[in-house]
Amino acid sequence: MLTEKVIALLREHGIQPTPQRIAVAQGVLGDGTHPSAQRVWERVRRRRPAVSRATVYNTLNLFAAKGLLKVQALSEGTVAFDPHVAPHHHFIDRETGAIFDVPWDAVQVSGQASLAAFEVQEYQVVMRGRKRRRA
Amino acid sequence: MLTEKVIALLREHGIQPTPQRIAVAQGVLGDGTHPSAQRVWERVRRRRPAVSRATVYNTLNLFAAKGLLKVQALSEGTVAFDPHVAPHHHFIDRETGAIFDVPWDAVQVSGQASLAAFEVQEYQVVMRGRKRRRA
DNA sequence: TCCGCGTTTGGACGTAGTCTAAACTCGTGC
DNA sequence: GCACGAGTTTAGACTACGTCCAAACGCGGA
Ligand SMILES: [Mn+2]
Ligand SMILES: [Mn+2]
Ligand SMILES: [Zn+2]
Ligand SMILES: [Zn+2]
Repeated sequence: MLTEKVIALLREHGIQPTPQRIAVAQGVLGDGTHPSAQRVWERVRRRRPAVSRATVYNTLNLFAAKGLLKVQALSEGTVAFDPHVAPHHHFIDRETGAIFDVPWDAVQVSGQASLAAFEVQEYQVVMRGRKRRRA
Repeated sequence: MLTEKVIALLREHGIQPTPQRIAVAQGVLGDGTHPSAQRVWERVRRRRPAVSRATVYNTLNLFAAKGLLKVQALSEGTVAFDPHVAPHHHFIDRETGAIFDVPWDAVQVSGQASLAAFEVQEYQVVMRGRKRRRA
């Protein structure tokens, strides 16, 4: 993503643009693979080797708090950062652990609104299985 | 759960019953709160203070491998052990982090079978929101 | 009773993530 | 332009969760 665009996007979300934050944004916002903080750090360091681990964690959490990212707790041991913040579902490949987006309209859910004990504010279907190799 | 019953259950699942494993079983199998390993350890220690942390982890993982428990990755930072191994859905209270079971039939899902790219072997609906205080 | 193998144990280790305090930087006001 | 202060970044310490290891243990079968 173009640096000027990133700066505008950060400002729109009330985030002061710094070189580090711009680098993190460019490293994570286009990434549909639901990367971990570690993975984002590795990518950011390629361009700006001085960026610290703490800054990457701080920045990812800030982005999540400001609505630029959504934190997904789908696998054990690590947190996935998801630049796709609109509601959608997820499919997880059992063999590889890879997380894939499933469009909101691809799956229909009903009944969640009529649960007596719970006020459901958000929901998603989490699927696990095997990704088909493309033909 | 009665000790004799627990021993029989472990044998049925191909697990050699030991005092430690019996204690872990009694600590986790009746617990519907999706406890962490740490929490199970604390409960087990009350009755048998000599049981080590390693044994609790080993045993919980063994139980999961043998189908007595299911591992649920629903919250950040920790793994939930679920003695309810039949398919069901989950509701997570945003404030407290508490995880509640939602019966399989309370929610309906459709469309997951017709995803071209994925062979869905298992799925559940994960809901987040606020638990209603009972009237 | 003795033996051997499966189990248990404490502690070391690995890893994900947070915290801290000092240094730095950037925007603002003079 | 310059000084200032709030906000940001940094390295490294620290915490928490989980696994690994090698030695000790103990149960079940000969
Ligand atoms: Mn946004
Ligand atoms: Mn079973
Ligand atoms: Zn996603
Ligand atoms: Zn459950």
